[in-house]
Amino acid sequence: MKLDIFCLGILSERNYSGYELHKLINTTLSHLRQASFGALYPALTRLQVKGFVHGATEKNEASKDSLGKKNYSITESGRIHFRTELQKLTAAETINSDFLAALHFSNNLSAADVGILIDERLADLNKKQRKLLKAPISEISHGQRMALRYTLGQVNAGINFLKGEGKAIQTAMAREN
Amino acid sequence: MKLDIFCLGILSERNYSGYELHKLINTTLSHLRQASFGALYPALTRLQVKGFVHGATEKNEASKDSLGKKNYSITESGRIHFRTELQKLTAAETINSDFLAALHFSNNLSAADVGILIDERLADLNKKQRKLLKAPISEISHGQRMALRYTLGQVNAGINFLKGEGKAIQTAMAREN
DNA sequence: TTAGGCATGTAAGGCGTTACATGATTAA
DNA sequence: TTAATCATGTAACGCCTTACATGCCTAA
Repeated sequence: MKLDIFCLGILSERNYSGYELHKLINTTLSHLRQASFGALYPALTRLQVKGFVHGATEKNEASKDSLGKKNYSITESGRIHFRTELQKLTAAETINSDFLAALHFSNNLSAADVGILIDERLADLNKKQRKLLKAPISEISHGQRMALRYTLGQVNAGINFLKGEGKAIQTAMAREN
Repeated sequence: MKLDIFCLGILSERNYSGYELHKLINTTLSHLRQASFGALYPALTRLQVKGFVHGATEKNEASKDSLGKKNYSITESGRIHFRTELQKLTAAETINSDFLAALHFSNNLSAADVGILIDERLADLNKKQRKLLKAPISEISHGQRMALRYTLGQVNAGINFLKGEGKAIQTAMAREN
């Protein structure tokens, strides 16, 4: 999902500043996508220019030089646009996994390097698992819970594989080296 | 993994033309990444300019106008470059799932639309599952098998979720609509 | 007083997609 | 002969990252 549309979706629930959006996306919603400031701020500006959001600058008399916090709120045309774009989405996915590609070509890597890679992945998956388990399941919508639990299933499967069958393959790999 | 490096990895095993690479990547290796012609051909040209591959044009006297098939082979400096780049890869992953984003915001969607989305995803996962199960497990390297089986684990987890817990959430969603 | 979090933005460049453009070969 | 597959490439554009640039506020 394009960042513009993603922001619109978040703003359809409540108002945020750019900075707050960045934090929300890269923590609570990091199982859906990430966003850098360099992508986020221009996206919000574009949305405002198109009339999909309204950006209210908190005018501080003290600091007129400073840029000042902007509170973004979605407009009616923004809501309509979001729903239209949402309906265009398909179930298709694009894959680009460094981890899997590195494994695929791991005959060019030492057993130690492969071990580090897998350990890093496991650490990352465990961290994600903890984050997902901490989420307030009862306070979110069915759809949000579904996305979250789907992701948790993926994370669990990854951990189980790397600790089970994956570990066995890794051992076989190291033996033949 | 950048397409340039990915191609180098494939070419480290045997020679391919651009067209053959495209086919290989988008079928056999589609669990790792995809590649369009518009990305692939310029990538191969760059690799050749940098001296990482050698592109041998099959010179047909009959058709000198035609572009002609090019057989790419990796050079020694290409192999070295590939190994160097491979070691730089980390276990980190970037997520951008239309499917999960659509679910997350699905309170803006009709129950029917959500149903279609999930059915499409299930169909896609089943297709992937069949493809992965058909792969010649005994003829590939440990690393390749590991990437393949990891992916299969993810696919299986997706199918199980959507048929089990996911189905239940979906039902609850439709009921409250 | 200084480190870290809050807050916004720009510029250059990377990496990719889609659409376009061309032509050869092969099997129904 | 016509459709599909083989075969290579370019051009415009989209979306993002990294790095840079600035400045405020607050707690140790």
